[in-house]
Parts: sequence; structure tokens; C-alpha cells
Amino acid sequence: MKGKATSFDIAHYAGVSQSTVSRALRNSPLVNEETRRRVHEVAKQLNYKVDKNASNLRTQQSSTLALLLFEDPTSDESQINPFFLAMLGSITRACAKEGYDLLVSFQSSSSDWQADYEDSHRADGLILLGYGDYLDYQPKFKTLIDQHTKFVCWGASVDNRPDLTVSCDNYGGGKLAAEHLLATGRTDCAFIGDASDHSPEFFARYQGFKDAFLAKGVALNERKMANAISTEESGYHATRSLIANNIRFNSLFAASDLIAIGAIRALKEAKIKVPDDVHVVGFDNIAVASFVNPPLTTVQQDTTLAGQMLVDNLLKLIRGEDVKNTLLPPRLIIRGSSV
Amino acid sequence: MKGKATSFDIAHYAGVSQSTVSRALRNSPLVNEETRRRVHEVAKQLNYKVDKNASNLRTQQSSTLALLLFEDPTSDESQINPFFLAMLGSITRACAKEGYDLLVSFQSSSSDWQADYEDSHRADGLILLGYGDYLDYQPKFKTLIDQHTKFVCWGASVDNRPDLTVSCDNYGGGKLAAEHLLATGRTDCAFIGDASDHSPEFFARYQGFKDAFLAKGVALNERKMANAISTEESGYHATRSLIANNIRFNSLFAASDLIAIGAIRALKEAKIKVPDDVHVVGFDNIAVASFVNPPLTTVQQDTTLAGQMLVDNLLKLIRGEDVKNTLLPPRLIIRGSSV
DNA sequence: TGATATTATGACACCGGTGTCAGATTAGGA
DNA sequence: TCCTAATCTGACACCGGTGTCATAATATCA
Repeated sequence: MKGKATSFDIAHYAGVSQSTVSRALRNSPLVNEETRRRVHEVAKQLNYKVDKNASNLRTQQSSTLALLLFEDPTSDESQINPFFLAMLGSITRACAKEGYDLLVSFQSSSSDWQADYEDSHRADGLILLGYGDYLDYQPKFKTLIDQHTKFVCWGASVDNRPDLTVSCDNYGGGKLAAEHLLATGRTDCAFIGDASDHSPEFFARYQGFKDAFLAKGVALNERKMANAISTEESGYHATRSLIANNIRFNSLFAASDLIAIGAIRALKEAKIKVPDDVHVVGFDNIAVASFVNPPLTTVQQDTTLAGQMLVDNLLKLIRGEDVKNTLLPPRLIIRGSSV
Repeated sequence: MKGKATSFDIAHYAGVSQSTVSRALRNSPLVNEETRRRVHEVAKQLNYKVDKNASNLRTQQSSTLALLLFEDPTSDESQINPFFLAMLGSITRACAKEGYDLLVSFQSSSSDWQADYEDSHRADGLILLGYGDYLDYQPKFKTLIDQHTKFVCWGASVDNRPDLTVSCDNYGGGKLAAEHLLATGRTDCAFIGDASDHSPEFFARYQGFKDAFLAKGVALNERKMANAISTEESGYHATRSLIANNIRFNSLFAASDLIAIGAIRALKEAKIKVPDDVHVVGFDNIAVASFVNPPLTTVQQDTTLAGQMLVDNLLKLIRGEDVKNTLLPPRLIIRGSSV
């Protein structure tokens, strides 16, 4: 046998027509039990596998989803945000569970990442994942919608289509962090992140945080804020600049764990003790969080559930079913950095 | 325009035949420059994308590689070894660079992971990645070879086909670790890992380590070894059992960073100070390593290069070119856990 | 001007399945 | 025994491209 076996080969050996082979292998009720058995038998012997290209071509669907991970262009090429890596793991598993394959692709946010996966019938739908400047993305989202591309999005809200977004309740998560700091009596708080509409996720975290403070009659000092993207480096520099400007605080809320870890490094360097002098709370609960010193108090996003929801919603979209706006509950994980 | 545009639509609007469209879009020298331009023009307007299924079906290749990540079944479902996540990142990038798509799939090592990707023409070749008991895999490797499946493997050596393996020089890495500990004067060393042929990577690390000690006339004490798989938990328990058995040592070499991190936890718990009482060296240089307390001295595997080599070798294999056995140089990263 | 080479294009088979339709065979009922 | 229904199977068109071959149109040269 040279080359791979085709359904015609099976047909030949099983003494039936190719049509029957196709039906038998898909367990169509139309074929006789005995025939079905024989066909399966031969197929197994010849190690036959359906040619997905042919099958997909005919049925016009691919049983494949594509994950586009777009990263902040300023972040280091070699280091991928561990939070997304965790998401990737759960998405992969969720896909497998649903019988879908997963194409993975990293995109720099500048490039033409509406990519051709769906248009070229490589994938039935897209999952978009990434931090970064969402204003850049809105026009691309629009293009996708115009082209009727099926996609879901982590975190980023898509104008007029909240059903396309799966997100952690960032606002609620920010509140959790605030209430925790308030409970420990640390009301003089700094915020490191990006409280603009360029990063809606960070912004929502900040809003929730601020509102929880306001509810207790404590106003956040706008000066005690510094911008940072979600990298350790960025968190480090932002915090250093606060310290350099002689800004004082006894607690710090970072918009992500990576930022928090960078912040802790800056604090340590300035001989400011965590948690004694400053309580630190992060966001994400990446794997590293429990290993840093001190272990990081953080708001957990349930990546397993998130991956599952992304896949579920996308499949519903593909099947034309109704999809609801999806918000996942955050959970506070208290560790040494804040007690 | 209902549905996606096909090459016939382009042909219609450009006033040429479908054949010419196909040629023009692939920039065949056979088509007239003016025609080519017009066809591209129309294609762009209709947002036409080549149907990969049709194209792949005809050309009998997919421009896709599949990454099969098989994990130790005992490891926690939700936590993926960060080392592999890093590899995944670099493999993805390497694929993109070569113009290949990447299918990602997690396999539990028990399942039928010779998977159908290649047989079903979903992928042109496989990349296998995973820790675990390699004896389990050998028969599966054999099946793959028998079926002429193109694949490469990280770490695991495939009998008689060393060209199919890309690996870090684990033996050399073990030596690096040993020489470092010897240089710091800590010759009474424990080893946590698996020094059997069930995990050839760990075994090689141990061998290199042992040989370097022997070269200095120091023999390792066989009793100061404990088995562990590559998880924090496992490293923790293995180290605890050594301590519980009253086994003393002033340095410790862990077969992987995760194990080392678990070991440090066990040591701390037993009030044994790192690095004062015990120097610890790990292997992998996962992202966490620099954040633990104390920062972990470790042997770095260059994941970027590794991913690139895996992809390069696999593509060579697919193209029928000659592939050499590939061994990547390790590098010692000295941090606080051993000085 | 006629013969030949060159260039550009269209017609058509083909890749390997899936779905439809028609027809053969057997069973069931009168 | 004949007719209709139920069951099973094969022939065939089709999905949307790619590659081969034939041929028309134009250029080249004697």
C-alpha cells in the first residue's frame, strides 16, 4: 500500500461501493449492521483516516477554532503573559471536550490579525485574547462583524455586541480588592495600572476599587496613580516613579499580578517593607503569585471557567444560538502581601 | 453577495477564467501582468480568501503542524508545566515565521495520542512534547515511524532514530549544576528527581551531575536521593521524606525547577535555611524561578532556540532533507538559592 | 508572407470525501 | 401470486481549488 488509504480502497476490500463506506464509517442508520461491521474492520486494518480536507470541503465546516493571542507590542517577545498561557491551556481543553481542534496564533497587535482563518475555512470561529490598547482594536472588531465572522473576545467589550465578550467581573474584582484593604485598615492607597479607556479591563478594576473606597467615604488621591502595562518591568518603573516623586501610601493595588510583582521589587529596592509598610494586592492569580516573596494577595480570575465559556459561547454563535453577555465572578485570594 | 466569494466569482467580475484567477492569485509567471493586477484588485474588493480545504485537498499538504503536549497523568489538570507553556510560545512563533499554522492539543499520556492529525491530513507533521514515563511512549513512537508519520520529539529519545529528537544537553546541564555546587564547597548533595530510564531527561541530568562529582573524587550517596515527577507537590513530598528520614545534606539538585520550588518549601517548613543551610539548584529556568524566595539558581534551557529547532527539524523531515541529532547547550543561571 | 516560437488563456480532470436520487432486493400484506 | 413498503446499496454530482493540456493570439525570423 503506497500512500494513505482512501475510502475507495476500503470499498474495494470490503466489496462495497465507496458511498457505502462513507456512510458506514459515519454510522449512518442506512447501512446494514453486517456491512457496517465489515467496513469498520477493513478501515481499521488499513489504518484509514477520513481526509479532513475533503470532508471539510464538502461539508463547509472545519471543526476547528482559532485562538488569536495578541500581545502588547512593547512587551518582551520571549515572555508571554502567564495569565494567557493559563487561558490557552483551559481553552485547549475546552475545545478538546467539544470535539474541536484548536489553531493557535500569536499576533502582534499592529498586524492584520483579523487573519484569514475563518475566511479561508481553516476555522469555524475565532477566540481573541489579549491585553493592549483596545481602541486600536475596535475598527478591527467592526470589520469582523461586517464580514459575519464568528468570534468571541476576552475582556475587550465590542461596541453594541456585549454578547461577544466573555470577561471577568473586573469592576467587582476591584471592589473585592478595595474591601480587603479597607478591612485591613490601609486606606491610603496607590494604584498602578491604566485607568483610561485604552484598557477597559484595567479601568473597570480601578472603578470598582475607587467606588468601594468612596462607599466608605474615602476618596482616592489621583496623584497616587501611575500608568503601567501588564509587565513586571512596567510595574517596577511605575512604582519607582511614585517613590521617586516622594509619594507616600500604605497600600497598593496593581491592575495585574505582573505589575504587582514589579511593584514589590521597586518597593523592596526602596527599603519599603511588604506587607509591613505597604500592603499589595494584585489581579489574575497567575501561578507565580503564590511563589513570590511575600506571597501575593490577588483577585483570582477563574481561567478554567473562562476558557470553557469562551468556547461555549463561540460554538453557540456558530450554531446560531442565542448568546448572553458573560461575566465571571472573581475571587479574592488572601496571601502574605497584605496581612 | 451571499456566502463567501469563490474564485469563480472573481473570474466573473474580472472577465477571465477561473484557472487564470487561481494562477494570478498565486502570482504565476504565466499570467499577464495587467490581468494579474486586475484579478488581485477584484479579489481584494470581494474580500476573497483561498479556501484552504480545497487547496489542501488538491495539493495534499496542509501548511500546518500539530503540537501534541502530553502530560503526566498524575499532575493537576488545571496547572500546566510552565516550561512547556514557554515552549509552546516559542514553537508558535517559529511556526508563524515559517508560514505554518499550528494545531495544539493536550493529550493525557494514556490516550491514543498518535492522534489522527497527520493521517487525516490536518497536519504535515507532529511535534511531541512532554514529561512522563517514556517507556510508555516507545511503542507509540514505533507506530508513528511504521506509518511514516513525520514527527519530532522533545527530550525523549526515539530508538535508532536520534535525528527525531531535539533536546537540551541534559548531561552537560547536570555537570554545570554540579560544578557550581562544588565551587561553592557544598559536596554533601541530595538529588530529587527520577534517576531511572523512565525519565531519560532526568536521568541524564543526574548522570552528568554524578560524573562531575566523581571527577572531583566525590561520590554521591545513593541514599540521599528521592523520586519525584516534575511538579511542585511531588518535589515537596520527596524532600519531606528525606528530611523525615533524618537524611542530612548541605546542597540539593532538583531535576526541574518545579521540583526545586517544592523542595524549598519543604526545607523552609523544616526550618532549614536556603541557601545558608542548603544550596538549591534547579533545572529549566521557568519564569517563576527568579521570583521565588530565594531566587532559584538553575540550569537554563533555551526555549526559544528549542522551539525553533523543533520546527526547523520537522520541516526538514517533511521536505525529506537530512536531519541531524540536535543537542542544545544549557546555561547556568546563578541566583540567591546557592550563594 | 509563411513557418515557428512565445505568451496567455480556457477547458477539463482531479483531490477524497458527502448528500441526493434512483434502483435492486427482500419483506409484508391481501 | 401479485403489489406495495421497507431496507439497503450504488451511481453521480458536488465542494473549491490546482495542474495539465490544448489552443488562440501575438511575436520572431527567414
